[in-house]
Amino acid sequence: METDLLTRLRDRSWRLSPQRRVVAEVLAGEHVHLSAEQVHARARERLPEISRATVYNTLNELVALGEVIEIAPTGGPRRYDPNAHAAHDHLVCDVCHAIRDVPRRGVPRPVVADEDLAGYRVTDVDVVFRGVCPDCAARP
Amino acid sequence: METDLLTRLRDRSWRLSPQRRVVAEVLAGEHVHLSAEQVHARARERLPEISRATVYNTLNELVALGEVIEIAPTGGPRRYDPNAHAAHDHLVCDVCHAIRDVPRRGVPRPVVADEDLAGYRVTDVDVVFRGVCPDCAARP
DNA sequence: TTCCATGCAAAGTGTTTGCAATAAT
DNA sequence: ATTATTGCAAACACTTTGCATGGAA
Repeated sequence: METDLLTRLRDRSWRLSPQRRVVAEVLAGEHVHLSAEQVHARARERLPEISRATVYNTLNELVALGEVIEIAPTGGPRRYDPNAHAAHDHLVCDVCHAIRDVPRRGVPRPVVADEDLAGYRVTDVDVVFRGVCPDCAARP
Repeated sequence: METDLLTRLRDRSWRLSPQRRVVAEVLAGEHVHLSAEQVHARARERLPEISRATVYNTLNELVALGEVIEIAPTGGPRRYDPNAHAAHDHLVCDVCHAIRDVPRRGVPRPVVADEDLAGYRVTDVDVVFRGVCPDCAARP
């Protein structure tokens, strides 16, 4: 079992204010890919006085810590994914922009041929499967 | 040889105003991944009165036509890639955000296992290799 | 005429920042 | 006492939109 976001943060002795804890709690779970605004809205339900700036600051810190992944969709705001420690890809609905995590099974990662590297050193590969989710397929 | 952007557009009988032609010309080439602002700046060198709005409108039309690909980096403005007809991946520098095209050689595309599809119908796969470009590796 | 593309400026999103007040060490 | 975090509002970066003008079909 994976340790969850909040546990990981405590283990890193990250100073845990009420605001930060609430942001971390809002992000916990599977297939969670909220925008900053959505995080703010949900955090407010638990802690009405939390500010937008603090949400943005906190999200940026979590990303810097490597505990949350930032996703930049083609349109719309950035999304935040707490599933930072299990390598996975994303399934994105082109219609409603829903996002699902896809585990990386044994499938080999794509690789760049040496002749195409142009001197780059590659540290990571992002894979996004784009398509249509079942809900959007159902109502055309 | 690939037909270039401008030729493809003429073939589609896209109404070609001076503004649109200049935008298309600015985008022509290999490894071109300009932001809207950069397109505007370069278009202005040839056609000083072209407006930002027209550049944005034109870019959006080209994307809608499928003649240009839109790239959303994690930070910074969207980038526009005229290489829409040869399937390719991207090599992105995490430091300076330079982008290079990587041809898809015989390597198989990643696939989603049926059990992970969750009802999605997948139409496309985007692969981004993230890392550090030679220039940024040289000056740390 | 009728329609569409353009320029301009304003408005709209989404995100960051400066700063004083507050809380933690 | 010192340092870090917060809230607020303003600034900022990027993109879209409304509308009057002008050119093309």
